[in-house]
Amino acid sequence: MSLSTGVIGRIMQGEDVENPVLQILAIKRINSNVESERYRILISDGMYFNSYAMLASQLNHLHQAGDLEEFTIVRLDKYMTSLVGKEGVGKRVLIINELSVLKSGSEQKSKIGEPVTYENAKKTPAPAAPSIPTKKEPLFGNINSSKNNNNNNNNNNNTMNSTLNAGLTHPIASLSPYQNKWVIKARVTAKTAIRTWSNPRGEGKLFSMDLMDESGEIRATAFKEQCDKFYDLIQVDGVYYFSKCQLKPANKQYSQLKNDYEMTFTGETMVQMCEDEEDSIPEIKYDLVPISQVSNMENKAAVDTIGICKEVGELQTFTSRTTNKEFKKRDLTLVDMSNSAISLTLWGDDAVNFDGHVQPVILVKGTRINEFNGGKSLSLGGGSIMKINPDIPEAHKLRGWFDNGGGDNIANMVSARTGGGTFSADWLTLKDARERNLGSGDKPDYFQCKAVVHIVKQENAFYKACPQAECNKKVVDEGNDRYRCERCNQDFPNFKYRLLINLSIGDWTSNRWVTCFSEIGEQLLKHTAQEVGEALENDPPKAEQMFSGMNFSAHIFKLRCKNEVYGDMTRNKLTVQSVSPINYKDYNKHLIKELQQLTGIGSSN
DNA sequence: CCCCCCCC
Repeated sequence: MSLSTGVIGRIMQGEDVENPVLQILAIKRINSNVESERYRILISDGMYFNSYAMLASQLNHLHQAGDLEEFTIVRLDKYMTSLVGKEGVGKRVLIINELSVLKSGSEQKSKIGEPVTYENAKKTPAPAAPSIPTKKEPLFGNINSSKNNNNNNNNNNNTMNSTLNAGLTHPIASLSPYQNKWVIKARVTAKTAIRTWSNPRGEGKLFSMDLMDESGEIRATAFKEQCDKFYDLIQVDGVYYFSKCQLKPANKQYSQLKNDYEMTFTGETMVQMCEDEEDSIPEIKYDLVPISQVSNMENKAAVDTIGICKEVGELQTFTSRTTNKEFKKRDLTLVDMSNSAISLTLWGDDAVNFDGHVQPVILVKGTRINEFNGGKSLSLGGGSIMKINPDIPEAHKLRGWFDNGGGDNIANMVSARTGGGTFSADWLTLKDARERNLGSGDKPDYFQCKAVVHIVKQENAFYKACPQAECNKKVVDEGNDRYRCERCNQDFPNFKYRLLINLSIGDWTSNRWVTCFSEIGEQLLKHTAQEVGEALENDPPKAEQMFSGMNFSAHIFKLRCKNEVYGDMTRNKLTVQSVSPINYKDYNKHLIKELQQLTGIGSSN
């Protein structure tokens, strides 16, 4: 009995071939959903095979009756091809509606010819070597070269290799805890750093990754031994075969991936790099939103966007008040051609390693919106992806726009002004700030200015504060080496020093007394609050040295301005939100802009 | 088995 050699290539390009005779090489149920039982067939014409053939459900009984075994020869009496998946990344599937069995598999007993995937046939007219992986290097996980397999591993290898040889991988969307014999072929879209944990239930380490194929996405986590074993091997953007992971319901609270399940690597988990057919797994898809549009999106929504990192904030370290854990973060300001700016927060290593002074293009996927003071900002949380200077057309367009001055006059601030962090407050002179009655409204005003430190008061420059990490309340010195915190309602044998420094700063227009707290004080004095407090109490010459060291130093001050009422007195109070070294490029840009406004010379409009 | 991302 002969097959209709070569017809699969024609059928899959849309040609209507009448009654092709084909051979079934494998049949597999593609989901475990009781309501919708579907079978996927690996079917061959002796020259090409198609691993994306589906049995229409009205024919399921044929398989249940055992009529569609391996090697069965069938005639397709009615079939259709259909594009499944989203536009752009669709895959053509052969759906078999009616068929006749010409020869049973048990009678036929063997595969006819050495078929290759029809997708390859399109690229190379002459049939090439099979593109379905057989045994390829590099192999890792439990799939080793056949020579050093032990018996235990053979079973696993057989599952993976037979599936791969048959060209049958499972769509991610079909995975569930009720079925564990599967192999998926997926692109790694994100990988976390290795994280350790320690809690009453134990300790360990882990990393997790996001996997994607045409059908969907899923998160996978590797703990302890698996973490060590796979961390270096799994690379972002790579395509791999995965099998033998444990599926469990996903905790939607912690993941925005569209899957009801997530998976955990086990001792049997296998991962194999896929070097062929990578094209069949879609690239990561970004639903890029202009920054201006984020204003209209809901709090906590996930956002993909791209912008130029116009400003970079300092690395900040803080201790969470709720968990007492230490965090590192860095705020960036992204701008784009919607003439808008938004603040993006990076965490952990992303924050530590970020180099923003070159103003790179930043592409993010799955960042969370945080609402504050009516503004919106983005946070790169777990499950988010960031790409720096990605090689995509949008990035090049932005680069060109920005390098030609596109970001100089950003009109729309999507994030609230905080004065702290990176957010660019307006430039004002100290004189302007007073004359414009800044701080007289309900909310504080923020501005930045270039100023020099004139006088620093050493008196009352520190206080003794509650030693609890999350509390900075002044303690009551009970005189018996005990310190009481009223807020924590607790006695302590110790305290910590906090700074509260008054200093006079001046620019070319005026000078003002401003207040700064510990973090800023430590930065200006170049010593910790502890060192400063001890020096002030016990070593006045050393304190004098520290304090005089900051005299006449120039900085960019970001200031918070607010009227405060003391008794019947209203005072306009300035608090330092941040100090940073003068970035002359930025500062000159500001000066040139001022000059243009004053003179009307050199302004393009 | 993690799962924390504060504050303003």
